Amino acid sequence: MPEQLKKLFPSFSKELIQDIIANQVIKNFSSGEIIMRTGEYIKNTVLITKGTIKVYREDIDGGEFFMYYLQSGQACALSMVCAINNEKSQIMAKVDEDAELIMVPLPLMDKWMMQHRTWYEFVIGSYRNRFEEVLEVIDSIAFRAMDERLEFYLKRQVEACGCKELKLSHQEIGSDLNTSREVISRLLKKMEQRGLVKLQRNQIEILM
Amino acid sequence: MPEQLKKLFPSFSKELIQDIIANQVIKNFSSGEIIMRTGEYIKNTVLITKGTIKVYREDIDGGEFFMYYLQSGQACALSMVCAINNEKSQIMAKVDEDAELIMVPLPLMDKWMMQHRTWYEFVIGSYRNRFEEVLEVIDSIAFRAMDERLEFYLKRQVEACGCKELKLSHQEIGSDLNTSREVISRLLKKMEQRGLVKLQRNQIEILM
DNA sequence: TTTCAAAAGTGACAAAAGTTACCGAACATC
DNA sequence: GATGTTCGGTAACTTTTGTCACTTTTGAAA
Repeated sequence: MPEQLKKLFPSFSKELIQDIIANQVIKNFSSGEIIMRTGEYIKNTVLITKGTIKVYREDIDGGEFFMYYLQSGQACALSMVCAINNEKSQIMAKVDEDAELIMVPLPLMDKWMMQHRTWYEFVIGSYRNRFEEVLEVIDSIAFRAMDERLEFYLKRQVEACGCKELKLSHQEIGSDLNTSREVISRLLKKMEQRGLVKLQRNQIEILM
Repeated sequence: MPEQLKKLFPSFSKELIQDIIANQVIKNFSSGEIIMRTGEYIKNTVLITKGTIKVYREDIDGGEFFMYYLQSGQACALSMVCAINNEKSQIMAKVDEDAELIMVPLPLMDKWMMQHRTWYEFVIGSYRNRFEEVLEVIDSIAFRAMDERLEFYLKRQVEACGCKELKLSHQEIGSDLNTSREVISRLLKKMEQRGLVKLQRNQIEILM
């Protein structure tokens, strides 16, 4: 167990890992489950040890907008900072691939900031990385048209799953980008004609 | 000076304020000046003591997208977190109303995180607030059409300047929202017809 | 094999946003 | 007061995106 944690979170000190193991609560979730809803109180900081999680921003009238993936070795940045003031979640998090999470209770998370330099650096680093990722998302929607946004989206999916065959329906992509299936179909067809992708049912092969 | 700081940053402890005063470098900027460019190295954490600053995300091909205001009593969240790892700036910051800034050198900023609980809480709080503001910006561009985005933009301007007469040209609004002047003129006219604003040259009176 | 549902293709149209081009009003300054 | 500049108004048009309606394809289950 300590070796496993050390592998996933190589920057953590021995003492921090011991503290985590002594206090951890591990939870398992399977694909499709929602682990955090918009407006819910955050009671834990979440470390991901297995699987992938998709993080969304939700609209009042039902829209979902995909922001970023969380993967093993990462943490939910928002849960770390909101945690301190007992804030409500501003995001919705859905399990993509079956996931295993370490739940760190708030007061501990706060205490460790002062006790463990490596935890402090991890938290600050997570926050910065996430902020930067969100800024890139802003770029894509503020400066780019739907065709480029789709390309950006597909590239991130490839990065996240580590493979070039994406198991995604046009409908799913449409809701992630907050547009309609028809628009995605149209744009994907054009991309296929340009030789950038190969389309099959429920699968998109990325040739870029 | 200590009283002034105490007023602007009421949460800061006496010791922290003393530390700030002992180490501060104050800089003044006038309207229109750019205090930070995209890609520049961040060497200081910035506290705002006077004036207002507009923070932008920049596009490769020259576009600017307005994200949020920084005002007296606030700090540049990104400069605080990027600072630690000697990162490049991801944003561009332009002075709106003449500003006075306290520049805190990086190493100090980092040291204070451990020494001063009130500094630690201020930094984390700034970061959370800014993240939440950016999420709202994402909402507006991901879920809303230009007319609603314009309303959202105007409301934030009113909040920032504290008055209902905005000194803004249509051109300026257009570039802040990364659209054209014509589109803004068109939408503002419609808003005027609905009785939401009153238009004059270089001024928009908000009636909402 | 038949049946059904989900996924994808597509044409036609509507609405929103971007572009071009030109005009006139307001303001500064010489 | 003449002149030039910035700002704003607006019509006409194009492109992009969203929507509707309907069909075909594909895979899974009965």
